[in-house]
Amino acid sequence: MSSTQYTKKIGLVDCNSFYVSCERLFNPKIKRKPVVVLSNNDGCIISRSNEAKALGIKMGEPYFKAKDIIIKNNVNVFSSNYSLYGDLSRRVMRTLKRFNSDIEIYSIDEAFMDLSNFSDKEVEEVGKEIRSTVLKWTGIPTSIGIAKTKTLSKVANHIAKKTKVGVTSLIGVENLDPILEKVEINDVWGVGRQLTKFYQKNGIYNAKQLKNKSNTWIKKCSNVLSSRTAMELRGIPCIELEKTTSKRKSCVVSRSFGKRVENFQELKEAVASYCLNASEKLRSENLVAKALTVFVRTSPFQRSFGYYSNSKTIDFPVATNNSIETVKTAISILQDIYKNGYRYQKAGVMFSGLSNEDNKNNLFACEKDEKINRLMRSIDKTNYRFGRSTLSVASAGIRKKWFMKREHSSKIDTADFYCIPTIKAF
DNA sequence: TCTGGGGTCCTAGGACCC
DNA sequence: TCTGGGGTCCTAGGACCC
Repeated sequence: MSSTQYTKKIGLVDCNSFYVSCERLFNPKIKRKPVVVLSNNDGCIISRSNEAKALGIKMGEPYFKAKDIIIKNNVNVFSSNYSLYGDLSRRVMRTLKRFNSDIEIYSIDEAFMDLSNFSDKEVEEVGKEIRSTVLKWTGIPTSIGIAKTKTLSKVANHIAKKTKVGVTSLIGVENLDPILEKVEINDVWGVGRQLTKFYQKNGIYNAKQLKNKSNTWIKKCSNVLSSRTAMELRGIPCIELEKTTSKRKSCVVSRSFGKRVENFQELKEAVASYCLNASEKLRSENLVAKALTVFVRTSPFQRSFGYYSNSKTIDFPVATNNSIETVKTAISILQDIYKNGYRYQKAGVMFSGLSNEDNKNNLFACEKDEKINRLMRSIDKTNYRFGRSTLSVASAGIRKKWFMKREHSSKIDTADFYCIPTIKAF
């Protein structure tokens, strides 16, 4: 069998410690140093450099709990800067598309690629080329795993992360059992905390054991998703590559507050501005929403002050993305669910039942709607040019005492002229 | 004092109908 | 008066992902 083989191949490209890598790009001093990036509100650690991992700092750990290690070891700390990460992500994805336009952007730092059009023999080399091109063009280091199914490409990627070349192909490997045996069950894609507990109770501790379990048992005792995972471990593709970006089905904006909020007025400001934010998102994607949910809650970690969490959904008479209407509705919901005497920690809004703005079937459309639409568009344009909340509604407040904490921001903005690095001649 | 945000999908259970 | 079965649709909540 020397003929060239073209079996189905899926590549998973994953950026290494993505947020940390983004910060390093603009700050070479922190290369090879321990670095962490914090979540919104400087709450948790959500990205770690290898050096930080080696210190025992855990993913998702609350910042204040890791502070001792961080200070003792001079770990560099950054608040998250999502516009920077989003921008660099787009650059990485654009680069990947040069190799194959059939990619599925799976998250901000990950993409699946259909590599079936490369032969089995050459695919690993292609992976290396992709990796070095992304590194050269964007400065972001990646790991690439290649295999017959998405789930196996995740496994391959896992292995690639630990190698120096950063590329691992499982294509052409006859027996995967020795490899799968070393993959702990909780590291399998699609197996979370609950399933791990369940599998372990049934004597399944690694990917090989899951692979060898009968489908009927898995389907009966768990669900179809789990049986798909097992099939994929056997090399049978069950989870398709989603090449076309499908329209989203919901849109959420929620934040924890920088300080606990107690009075209605401040809560109202927060909800109004989240609602403005989300409405703008809808308009930018030409979507309208059928329903709006507002939720508030106190901290689940500090129940000594009493715990309260509530939400309510209201349907719009006609699907909309008009900020004036959505904010009015949001505030009326908030009035319903707000309870005096609690220290609120978080609030949010969610739009659901989204559909395309153009085919909104509105028998009652009239000139007034047209006017409002035009007004919204010009608000969006102004805010795009001069910064968010240049134009806003009064209920969103001006001072925003509740606004989130960001004490370690690198303040890098790839769209900001003043952030361009200066080169000094000696 | 301090514990993220934004998604998707599945399932169980209730309401309703014939 | 009591007794069925089966179908659809919706919703809330849970599990998972990054």
